[in-house]
Amino acid sequence: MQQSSFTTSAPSRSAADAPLLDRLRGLIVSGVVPPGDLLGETALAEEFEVSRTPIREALKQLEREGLVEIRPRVGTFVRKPSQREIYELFQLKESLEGLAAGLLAQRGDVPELRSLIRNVESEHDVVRAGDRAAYSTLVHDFHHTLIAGADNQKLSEHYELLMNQLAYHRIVTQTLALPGRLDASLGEHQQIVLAIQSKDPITAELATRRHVAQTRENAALAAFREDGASPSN
Amino acid sequence: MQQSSFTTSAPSRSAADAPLLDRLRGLIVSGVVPPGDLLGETALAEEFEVSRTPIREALKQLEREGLVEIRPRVGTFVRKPSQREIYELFQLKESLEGLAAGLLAQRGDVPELRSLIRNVESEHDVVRAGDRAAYSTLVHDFHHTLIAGADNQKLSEHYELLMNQLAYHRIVTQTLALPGRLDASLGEHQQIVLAIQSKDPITAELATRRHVAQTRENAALAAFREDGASPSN
DNA sequence: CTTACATTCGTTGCATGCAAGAAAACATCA
DNA sequence: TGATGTTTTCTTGCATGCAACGAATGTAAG
Repeated sequence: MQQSSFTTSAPSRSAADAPLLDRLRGLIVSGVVPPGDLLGETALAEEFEVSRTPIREALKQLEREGLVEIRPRVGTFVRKPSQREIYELFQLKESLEGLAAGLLAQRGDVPELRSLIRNVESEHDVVRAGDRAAYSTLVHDFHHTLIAGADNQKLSEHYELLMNQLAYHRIVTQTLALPGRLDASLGEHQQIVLAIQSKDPITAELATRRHVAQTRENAALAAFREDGASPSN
Repeated sequence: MQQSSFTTSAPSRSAADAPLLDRLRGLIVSGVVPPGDLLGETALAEEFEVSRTPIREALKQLEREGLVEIRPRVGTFVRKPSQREIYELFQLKESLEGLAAGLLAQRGDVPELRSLIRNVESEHDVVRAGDRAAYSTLVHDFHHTLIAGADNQKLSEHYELLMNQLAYHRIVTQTLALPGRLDASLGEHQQIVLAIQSKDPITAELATRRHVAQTRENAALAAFREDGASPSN
């Protein structure tokens, strides 16, 4: 419950005029400010060199996004999703990505599909090289491209909301560290792309949902390892 | 682009301490304040007898929910979703309700299932009586119960966000007015409930998705009738 | 009549002040 | 020591003031 100062080095002159909300959200989803920490209006106001008013507005938005908890007259704290919430979010993720894959499979030859193909090729390379960190990045890109390929703005918005809530969890639990998971994940990605290329929406959707379900199960395993000590939360 | 006063009768003493955000949202989703209207901070502050600050915070939230558009230094206006957005929202709706039906079918005999069964029975009665208004209400309950039955809080939240954006559209286009739609809709509901009772998640999901897709197509038809004049938007 | 320009008006954006409440620190007493 | 009441401190919640910007209006020139 401490108050970390999160000043990396300079007086915060990185993304100068980036919307305040995005900068604050970035602090949370990047893990710079970990769950439990207090986000004091006054402190943030000084940090970002604005008054408390715009800070307040941003914090309220973050509350509605599920990233912080505002305890009235007490303070705003970075929130850590419960295991239950994470499970629920993964269920949603499965459904939304399945939808996206199906839609993309119906769209013919679009840039996003080509992007996916290239992405999987890169994944193949880094898996052979055993570079887990690089693969992690590519996985992130893969799923984002898949969503973008659905050509549905509302879907993208809901997906991002969802992934922001899972961000910290993703940072902490290294699901790809489980033995054999790298190769399995790659294979699943290949199946998904193949189905999309074949313009087979049903197979594409099913393959995607299976893949996400796999990820969910592995995440639960990894979380169990990590969390071991702390009860529920 | 006028500024409606939306004072029904008394000086607004209905839901006194209901959270400001909900009251404001209610004005929009209920259609009391139609799209295009200005929501002036000063006017709202007087109407709700608070200062501009909490009004501002609420309006910003509504913007993120897609219900209003804030034009900086100009004003906040009630937003009317484009046809494209409505289409996208229906795609999401289809996916989410399908997910809910599948999850509910896996849950065994829960209160929500019994509620659905009773609901469909009532629907059967009002359809025989030809009471379209009553059926419309029951349809609303049906879909909400279905979502609730999934026992997934996050799903419910996303679903509500989505439906709020469709609320005004739902008011305007009476999709059930199309000939034969009442009976067809009832039949689809019956199929859904039957699949859930049979603990068949796959059939339940598919039946639900078909049903929502039907609704979407009919909504498009109804909207085409209505909208006739105004170009795109 | 049309166009360009200046001015006024309306609206938000943000800073700040003050009060209310919660939590912590402290003192007091048994 | 332990428990209890009190004070102090820290935080937000809301009201308000003022500046800045956009739109609309009025005015004059061509």
